[in-house]
Amino acid sequence: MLQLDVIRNEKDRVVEGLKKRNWGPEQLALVDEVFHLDIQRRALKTEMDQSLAEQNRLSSEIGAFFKQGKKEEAEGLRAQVAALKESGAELKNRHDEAETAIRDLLFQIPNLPHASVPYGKTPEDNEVYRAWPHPLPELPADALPHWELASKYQIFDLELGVKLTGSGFPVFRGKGAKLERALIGFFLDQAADAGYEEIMPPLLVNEETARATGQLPDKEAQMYYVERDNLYLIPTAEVPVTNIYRDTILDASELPLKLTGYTPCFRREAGSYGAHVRGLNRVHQFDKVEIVQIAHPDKSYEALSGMLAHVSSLLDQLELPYRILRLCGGDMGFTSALTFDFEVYSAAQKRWLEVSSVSNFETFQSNRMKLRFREGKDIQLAHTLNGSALALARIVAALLENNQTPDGIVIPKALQPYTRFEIIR
RNA sequence: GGUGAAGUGGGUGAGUGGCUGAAACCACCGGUUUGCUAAACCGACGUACUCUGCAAGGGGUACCGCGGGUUCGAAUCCCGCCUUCACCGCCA
Repeated sequence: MLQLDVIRNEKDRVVEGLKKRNWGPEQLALVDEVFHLDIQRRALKTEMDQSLAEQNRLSSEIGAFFKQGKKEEAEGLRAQVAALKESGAELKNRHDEAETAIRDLLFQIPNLPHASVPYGKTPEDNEVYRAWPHPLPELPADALPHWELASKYQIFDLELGVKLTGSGFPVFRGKGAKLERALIGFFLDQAADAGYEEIMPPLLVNEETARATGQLPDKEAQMYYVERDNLYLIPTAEVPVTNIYRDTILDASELPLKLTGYTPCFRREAGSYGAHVRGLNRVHQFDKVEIVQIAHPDKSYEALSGMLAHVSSLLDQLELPYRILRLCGGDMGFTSALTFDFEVYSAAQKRWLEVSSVSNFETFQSNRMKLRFREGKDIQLAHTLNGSALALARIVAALLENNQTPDGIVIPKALQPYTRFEIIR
């Protein structure tokens, strides 16, 4: 969530930022509300503390009187303390109410977009940050979309997934399963080579963890929920991995912290069905390797570029055509300050598929999770970043479509050591 | 799932009602000494909120797993919860 003191000291900047997210006057009023509640709360805090200080002072006097055997004097002070206690409790109630109200409001305010974020409302307004510099691949007229290739070569089976679970749960088999595992291995090794520490986190997280990275309260419907144990299935490794450092004060010398993790990701994504979500285009369970960085605020955009370069290199090695988009204010996630999406061209469907989203959250997540670092005498919030490197299902979709030949589906060179086969026939 | 024990600062650990934000030791940091390193000695050494000050700083409040309660006063007493450890049961 936004830092309160930014609203306190730079309200205009906050309002400007939220306008970029297309906030109207009604929503912007929330900011004013926080601003005034904050003033109120601090006044109450001062009053409350003065009352408590007086109570403490009287209490120690009472103790002293008791020791001297002056019972009557002590009794007199006791009445005073009782009165103070009552008025103090009232102050505390009002203070706590204001505090809760501020918190509830802050949960509704998204992150401020970075200066470079373009204005805009829909995905059409996203800026093409880096276009594909070559002509897009063109397949013969009889080329098949990946879901047809899947049944032709027995790569994955969605109907079988329906039998076992429900729609949106693919069953990979044979070389399809191996391809999936090969990609995971390849992505993890690449991340390790780039200096990321590998993490295997839990796939279920508690409420606090889900709140810290911003899935709760605003995106509750996105996650599968295990009611009996009050746990959530992770929608991305970002959630458990970033939370490793919740409530932590790091030393500046430890930054940047680079972490990677492979996990299956679970997303309910209730909503549209149809051609756009056929095959692997959108599923409820998919595999993903995530990269996370915890960076010094002065270095976080440098870290972001590094992550863009890393993801680019993966796609280059897989020989897939891709482009990078800079998301506009209207399309950016609630918690992000700047997001780049990677889209791969899926040649049979003739459309771009999002395979990675790389974001800098600045202090938005770290403020929620109290992730800080110490530099000299100073303690401040760290910046958190993450990105997919990469999301598998759609990579597989593009790989199958783009690499289909009359002889079978050709595996890119970089992947062959992992698949241990060169072609799927 | 059952029974028992325990949860104090970065670590070990003292503290059973006021003099304790918390002894001591270790680690870390600053300094003295030193050819270098080590040792020794001295000093500093939690976090959050808040008030005050241009600042350096100073004041107040809260926090000893979490939440409630008793009391003028709680790390210390009472209740609930969580976690960890041990043993038993079950188990990939």
